[in-house]
Amino acid sequence: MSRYSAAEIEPKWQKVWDDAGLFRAERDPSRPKYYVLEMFPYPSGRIHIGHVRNYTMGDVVARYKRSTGHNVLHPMGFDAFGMPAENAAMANGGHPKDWTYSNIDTMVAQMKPLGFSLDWTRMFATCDPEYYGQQQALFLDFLEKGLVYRKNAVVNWDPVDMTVLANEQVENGRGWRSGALVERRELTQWFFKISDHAEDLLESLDGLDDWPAKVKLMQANWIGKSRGLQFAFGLIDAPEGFDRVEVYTTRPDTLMGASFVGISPDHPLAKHLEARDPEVAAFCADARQGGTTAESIETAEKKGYDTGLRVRHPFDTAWELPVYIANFILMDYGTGAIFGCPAHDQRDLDFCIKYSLPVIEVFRPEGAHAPVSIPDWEFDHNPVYVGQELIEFDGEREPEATYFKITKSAYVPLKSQDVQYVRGFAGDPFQTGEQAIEAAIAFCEANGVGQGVTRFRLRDWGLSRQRYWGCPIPVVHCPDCGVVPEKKENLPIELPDDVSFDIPGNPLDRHPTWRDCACPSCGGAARRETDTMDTFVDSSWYFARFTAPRADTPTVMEDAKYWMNVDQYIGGIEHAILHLLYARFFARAMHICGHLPSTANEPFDALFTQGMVTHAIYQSEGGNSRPVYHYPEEVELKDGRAYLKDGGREVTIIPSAKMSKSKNNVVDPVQIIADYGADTARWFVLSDSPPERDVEWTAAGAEAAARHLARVHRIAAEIAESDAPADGKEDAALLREMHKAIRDVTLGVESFGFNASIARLYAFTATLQKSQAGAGAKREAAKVLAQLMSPMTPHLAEECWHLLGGEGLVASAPWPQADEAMLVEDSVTMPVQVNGKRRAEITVPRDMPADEVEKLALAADNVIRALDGAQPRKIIVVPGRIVNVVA
RNA sequence: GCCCAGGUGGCGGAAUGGUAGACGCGCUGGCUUCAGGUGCCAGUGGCCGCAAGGCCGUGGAGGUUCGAGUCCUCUCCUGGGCACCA
Repeated sequence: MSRYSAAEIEPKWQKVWDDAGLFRAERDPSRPKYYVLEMFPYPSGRIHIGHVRNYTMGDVVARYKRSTGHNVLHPMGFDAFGMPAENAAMANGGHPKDWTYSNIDTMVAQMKPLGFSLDWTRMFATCDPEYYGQQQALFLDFLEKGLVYRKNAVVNWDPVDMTVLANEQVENGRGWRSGALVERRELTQWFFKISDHAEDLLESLDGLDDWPAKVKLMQANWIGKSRGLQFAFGLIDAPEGFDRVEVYTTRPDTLMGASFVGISPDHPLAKHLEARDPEVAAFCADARQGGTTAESIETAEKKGYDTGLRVRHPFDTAWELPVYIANFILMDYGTGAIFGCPAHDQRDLDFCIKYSLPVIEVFRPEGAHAPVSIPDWEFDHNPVYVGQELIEFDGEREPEATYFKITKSAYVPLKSQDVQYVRGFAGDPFQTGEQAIEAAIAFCEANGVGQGVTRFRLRDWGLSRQRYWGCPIPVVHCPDCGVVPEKKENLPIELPDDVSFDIPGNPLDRHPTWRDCACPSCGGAARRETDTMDTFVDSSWYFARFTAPRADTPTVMEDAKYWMNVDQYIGGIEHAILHLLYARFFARAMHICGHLPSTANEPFDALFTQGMVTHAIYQSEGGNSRPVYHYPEEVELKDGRAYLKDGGREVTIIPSAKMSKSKNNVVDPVQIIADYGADTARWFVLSDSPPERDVEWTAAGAEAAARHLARVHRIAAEIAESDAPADGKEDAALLREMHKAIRDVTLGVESFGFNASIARLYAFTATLQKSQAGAGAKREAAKVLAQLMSPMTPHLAEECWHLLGGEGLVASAPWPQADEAMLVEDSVTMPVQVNGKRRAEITVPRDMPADEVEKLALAADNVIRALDGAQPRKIIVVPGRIVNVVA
């Protein structure tokens, strides 16, 4: 009898599948299609165990769907543009292209031994000119339909390297290479008009029933719909053209609590003043320091500059408010100007305390009284009211009265909470924030003070990147015609190969000839755009390209109609917002341009976000009290503790940690395949934890998986050689268990409960092994076991199927069906409870009437003892499940 | 601060309101083996008990129910995400 050798059988069956062209997807309208896709990898150079888990889940779905008669599309590609390739070129010389393609070769070579049922003939990398040329065609179509436009936007600028930095290249406000203080600088850049689709992108989330609620919530928060009031303050002694300052507020109900108007340093009025006043210019320059991330703006100290200008309050022309330029106001959001209501906004309160501005209460908790003590500072207009502090007085004056006083924190209740308006101007004095906001908008509109506006947090998607290794933006700058789209017949605009990375900056900018071209409009000398596209563009439509990967148009409608949508998309939660939102936008935009059917506007029918593969860290104290991280091979585990093999010193175990090279806790799929085989790796990453949760890789677990697969192989081989005679009773019992296993494993696979399916397969294997059934029944059960395992461990399943004389390949055999009639047991074992505590068990015929079950239950020895003579008051019989005797 | 998850044996984790701990790891004992490993058999939540059996047990406190890990209220802890967004 041959022993289980993954190293022998895995390549053997891979070749058989390959030769049969089993996984090649062809359009076939006579069969239902199924498109399963895993988020494609960045070609970093090595596959990661997380990739193995991701692609194994997809492969289980793909193989299962294939066996249920679906025409399956399961492609793979590479997200191949991006900064790491340029960084590698800068660090080690060489060319991003060579680095990328060589990494792709390595990774494909690492992935193939895993036996995924991928259609490799459809593979592409986004840096293939055939792909990005079609992306350029899409860009031109988007341009024609008004889905792309140019405007100024702020970037991180490194003044020493003279280059633009990505947010991740800014460390503590300094450029990562030069260490120079990063500046915010305005450049003219290209933008996708994703904000036009904000409402649709938000509302359509409701229809995505098979997406995780968490992802939908994150997207909804990101899109950030808000309802508010836009109105104008009249500016006193305004500079020419600035007699009105438009502001947007989501809290118009707090208008009577306004104490200042704030404008962004990038607001036109600020720029106007900046040009005339060096002091303003200095402040604005300072405010623009630091990175562009939300985080860096957030952590900066709130600063304001009093312009000396004043505006009139719209409800009271005698009431004047100062105008400040403030560093925490973003030009990109709303109108770039706000009014501050310090009593009910913490930022505004901080600002007002710093600049000694009045704090005016608008509402207070229901039933609260005015403060007893006058606050520390008073102001000339209106009663001032500060801070939030509820004080319970138990003194004589007013028993049980609650007083309300503001100190350092603003009073910001939930908008759904009832409050008492003391300076409201619309609606009931007692109402929720939501009601007050609507009433305030209605009041303002009726009185000609602004109008209700719906706004979105979602900003347009800036796609220009000032770097080399990306898809060139196919436009030309002509001195006579301006910005001119390139002609489609000139696509792809290919990246030049003769570039170097020894000098910082974009090599396209300094290339001697690449920039030179003829204007597509007038034919005169012109220059190419040297910006390339954000790599999120590349990944926003690859799923559509997979339906016709070699076409000379971005998609082919016939193929797109047949294969779209992606029935099951699988990837990491880290892409919950940007990638998925951009892809949803792209699907809409591609439909507008005729590249996708409208049915593909939501391109991913079902989304699954899988957890990480983690691994313990073995840590000990080194010199300078700095931790030392030990490789798993260096430690020995004993009784749940870890000791160094060298010297025996105990080390600390940090369980379930994210794998990280610097912590020496990375497991390498290539090594695991070499040690145990692909099936073991596949089996292990699916077992133990539910797919959406993290799973911890342990050597013991991997060995257990390998042992189990060897056991299955041995059992199959034994059964194949057995000639035990049939045994009616044992055969029937085994086949009943087999049908139960079919039912349970199938349910697990269909509901992404792979760990549950695997637990069930362990149990069924044990049943099969112990069964005394005849050879015929055992052979049938073993073949079914092979089939049920085939999505997870396809090579072993194929080998067992072959040993057992299965017809053809298990990979193309139809999925076994559970026979309902076989699932019904003749008798059932029911626990008997007395007053909710389990006291006995009775075995009764399945269809025994309840009153007879009652009699049997009451007759059980342990029940009689537990009752101790007491009369049962009530007996509850749940047929087939449980009996509860209430005494 | 806000929004999500999640707290169950030594560990990873199972449980449509119906026998808590499936399955795996680890551990214990036995058989196999020259030995180790593999393989096979049995056991394994805690406490009491020779046993039969009993008591306790799903972060904590209440509640609903014949019956609660599961539903409700409050609370504690952990992990993740988001945020000068007007």
